[in-house]
Amino acid sequence: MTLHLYDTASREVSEFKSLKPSQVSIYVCGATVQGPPHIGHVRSGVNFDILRRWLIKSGYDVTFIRNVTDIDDKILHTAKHDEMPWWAVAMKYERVFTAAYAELNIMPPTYEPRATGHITQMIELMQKLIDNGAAYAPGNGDVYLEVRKLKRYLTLSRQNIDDLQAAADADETNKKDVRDFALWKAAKPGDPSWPTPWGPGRPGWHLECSAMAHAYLGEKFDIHGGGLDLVFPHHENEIAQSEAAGYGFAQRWLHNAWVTQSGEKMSKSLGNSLQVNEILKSVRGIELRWYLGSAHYRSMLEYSPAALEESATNFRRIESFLKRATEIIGEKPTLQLGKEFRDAMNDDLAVPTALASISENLRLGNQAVTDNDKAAIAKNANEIRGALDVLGCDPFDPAFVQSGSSDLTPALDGAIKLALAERASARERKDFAASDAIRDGLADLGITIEDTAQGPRWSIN
RNA sequence: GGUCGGGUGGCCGAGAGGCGAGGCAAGGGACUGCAAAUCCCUCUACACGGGUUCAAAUCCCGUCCCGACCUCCA
Repeated sequence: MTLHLYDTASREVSEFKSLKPSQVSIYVCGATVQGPPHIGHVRSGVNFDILRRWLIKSGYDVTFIRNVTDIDDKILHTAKHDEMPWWAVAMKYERVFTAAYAELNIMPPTYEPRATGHITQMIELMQKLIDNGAAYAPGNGDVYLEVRKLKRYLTLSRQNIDDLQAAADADETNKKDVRDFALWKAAKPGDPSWPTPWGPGRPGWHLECSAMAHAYLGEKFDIHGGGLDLVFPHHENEIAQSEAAGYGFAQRWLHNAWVTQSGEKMSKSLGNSLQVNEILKSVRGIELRWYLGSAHYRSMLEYSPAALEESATNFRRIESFLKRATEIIGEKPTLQLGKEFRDAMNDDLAVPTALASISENLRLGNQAVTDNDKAAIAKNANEIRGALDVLGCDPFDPAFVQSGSSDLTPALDGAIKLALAERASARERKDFAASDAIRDGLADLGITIEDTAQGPRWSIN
């Protein structure tokens, strides 16, 4: 089976064919850096990171662009409130986002352009749109796209333009039509601005993505991604601008669904308990990633602490098997993939189905450990590690290796082995009170002992 | 008002005309001195009412409920 992906525009899953052989270009709308990320933001990051890793694994050379929107109303509002320069606010939260992405092992984009670094490209695009009659500058410093002149509009969301509700704050005096949207916004006193032929101002939201996608990926590219809420207006308007400029733009649209809480979309009003930093106090980054990646990217993921904990438990079982297999085989598993896993991933990234294949590998692998069948242990461990690698959850990935512990491990191992030797001799003379005291003592220190066919092994909780 | 998703076992979550996804929890069993870990077994669900069909969780009609978007949200 070849890779098939959903396309929001056609509402169908279809075979993926890249524009250029063995190369894929992807543009994903990144964050507006106005505050720290919650787990919904990073779910989008994880979903598209899995897509990227799967494309790479499938042999593609992937160019992955994710922008940073570093100028917008909310950033300006926060700047005013916190008495900081707007650019300091943007940089502060951009760094928090970058750190969160890193904690979750989300690969850095090939290029990560900032909106304010591409004003030149935006002005060029606006000039083009004005020259060909698609956009107009009413003279007050604003620039609008004239949506009634478009050959086609609202093809992603399949809405009728006359059914749209006009914005509550629509400034009808400058727009030819209330549905026209701003490419550029005239400067307001005290706000940052950049000079243009139509007056000083700042970018409208939609313009930046069209300009940056064009700058880094050219007139047409393979995949455009983002959150479901961006379909309208953001992506519709990107399409409108880009097609009006004569660009082919995105060949396929992918949108990830929400993390919800109590059935509702996560938002700032629900508080900050779901910020990535808060969640990472209770689980590791690799476990949060496993949880966020485990649901299908187009399905809502209903968050609850219990669901997160359950998912983490499941991951630890898998991780524990891999470590044990490594001890028995004497080397780390290699990266292999089973057919069922491949087929699931090729079917529009059916991660939940792919996870079922990992569970089967785990069961067979554990059986093999009982039977001491090293070939079967290796096969299943290899396939599990290969699958985890695609999902960005390989426990052997240096991104997840915790610093500080490695230096002490040999010394600790030696000390625990001494205690285990005492326990073994106590057990031999049937002095179970003594042997259990050793085990309980270690348990109090957070060290769990398991008796296996290959002898006792220890792990830190 | 318009557009679009959903409702699946105790819980989480796939599937989309026939063949019990998977996980977590729970109960039973095997192994163990006892545990832990592991394996085996059990728990046969698809909002409601009609319809189509040899066959419906899946398709159609209707109803109820939940949610998203409708001009700067991942």
